[in-house]
Amino acid sequence: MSLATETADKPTLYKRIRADIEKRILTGEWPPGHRIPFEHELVARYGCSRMTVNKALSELAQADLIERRRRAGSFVRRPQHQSAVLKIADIRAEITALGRAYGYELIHRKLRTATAADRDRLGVRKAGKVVAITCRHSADKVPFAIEDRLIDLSSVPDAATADFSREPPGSWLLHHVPWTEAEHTISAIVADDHTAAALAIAVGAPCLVIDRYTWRSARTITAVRLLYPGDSHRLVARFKGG
Amino acid sequence: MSLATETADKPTLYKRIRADIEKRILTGEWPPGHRIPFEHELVARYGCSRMTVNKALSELAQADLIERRRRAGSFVRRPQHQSAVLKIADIRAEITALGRAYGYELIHRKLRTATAADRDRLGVRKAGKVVAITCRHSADKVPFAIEDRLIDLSSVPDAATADFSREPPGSWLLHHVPWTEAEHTISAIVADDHTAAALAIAVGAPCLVIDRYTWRSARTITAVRLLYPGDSHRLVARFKGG
DNA sequence: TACGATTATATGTCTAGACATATAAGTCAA
DNA sequence: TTGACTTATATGTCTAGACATATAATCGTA
Repeated sequence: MSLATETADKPTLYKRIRADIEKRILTGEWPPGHRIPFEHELVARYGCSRMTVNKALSELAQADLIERRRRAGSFVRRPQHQSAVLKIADIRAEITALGRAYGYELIHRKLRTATAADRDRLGVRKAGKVVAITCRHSADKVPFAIEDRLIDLSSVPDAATADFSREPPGSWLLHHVPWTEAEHTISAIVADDHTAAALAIAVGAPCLVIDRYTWRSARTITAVRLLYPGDSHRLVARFKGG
Repeated sequence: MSLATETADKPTLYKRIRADIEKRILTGEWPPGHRIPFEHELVARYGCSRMTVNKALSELAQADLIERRRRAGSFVRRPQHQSAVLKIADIRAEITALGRAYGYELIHRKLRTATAADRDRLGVRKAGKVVAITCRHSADKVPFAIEDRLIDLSSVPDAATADFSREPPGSWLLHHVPWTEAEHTISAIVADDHTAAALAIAVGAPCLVIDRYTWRSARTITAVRLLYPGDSHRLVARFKGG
């Protein structure tokens, strides 16, 4: 006898409740600040138990679409200060996804005690061992990106013996180091002599720069700078309300 | 008599279960691909009902830390192909947050029937009215960014009469148009004569370019290109595992 | 009027069951 | 060996309750 059986219920009930509310928020019918019906009202409307509407509302709260306040009710949240999800694919995956042949070339690899510059770049105080790597990624034999990386061996001792002449350090780290946090800084530069030669572009051509600093629970793992020809590369970020 | 009462239970039970599992994944104790104990095993271990462990596991699945497969079990997921949350602050907020004086200047505003180029840029087929705006944002009187924007009036009719000589179109839209989806493309260029003059930089200097295309439920709202001096501006994206 | 105590209430969490459903694994025949 | 059928099982969803807890609203008092 519940409404659930009356309406088309291909998706599950809690999903339909969530979608219903989401739609009203997205269309602006329920603007930011608007109070969503109480759980017991939704229970009556959908003819289901409270746990079911609770699950729908909890997921909306987790997605930051609504805010739940005890005793007060649930409210539509103001659109989040512009934020976008930037998908930064593994370079190899990115290139093969474009249907192009991936090429990798190790240019330089050195194991050394961290210099002052290295420590600064990694954000560590005490001097330990590091690996410095420079390599080039290419698509169909055309230079695609130059990678300049520093790995902290006190965090990733295995990196000392890893063979980076075949496997890019990014892929290796992805498979050998569990979960991380990272911070990216994106900027633009013009190619100097050295960069231009490495990327096979003209001196003075624009380059997109991504500096990525990676750590796990307050422990530095790696710092990397990626240089892309600015006119050929595109970073795409998508965001969906909230 | 449940274990819940025996151990310190400051947070709630399902949160502790979730945290326990999350910790093992983050430390690498349970590597990607590892099968997490079945729900009924966790029920036995924590001495609670299945709904409680189900809630913990569901949230971990929503956070993409684990993958759940019917009949097979739940498995630790491989670190998500690099993804980062890019916070794109409103330019005014960004500048004032830096403790600098925000300046805004409308350079050009024109209401016109969409040209072929406009339609292409907005991704619409039929020709309607649009507003084209060029403006400049500055920090402490120094040019900070040039904004070149197109607003589709069939989606946002109010924009025809909005006063963009005082308020930047970005802020205006944020407050007048509900929830949106957007796609950003980030690239690098070198400044041509026109850009160099507008940003008060040298011709040939690097610029960071953000193209943002915004819509709501398949309806185009606005397309904007933001040009920043590449050496002074930094886009920061952070990501936390998954 | 302002402040402190009380109460009502919406959400937060949890239980002990139930049936649905996708699918890995085993079974058997061609 | 392969393919079709069956079965066991882990997750997915749902119910009808329960008590906990934060807090908005009310009421009483200084």
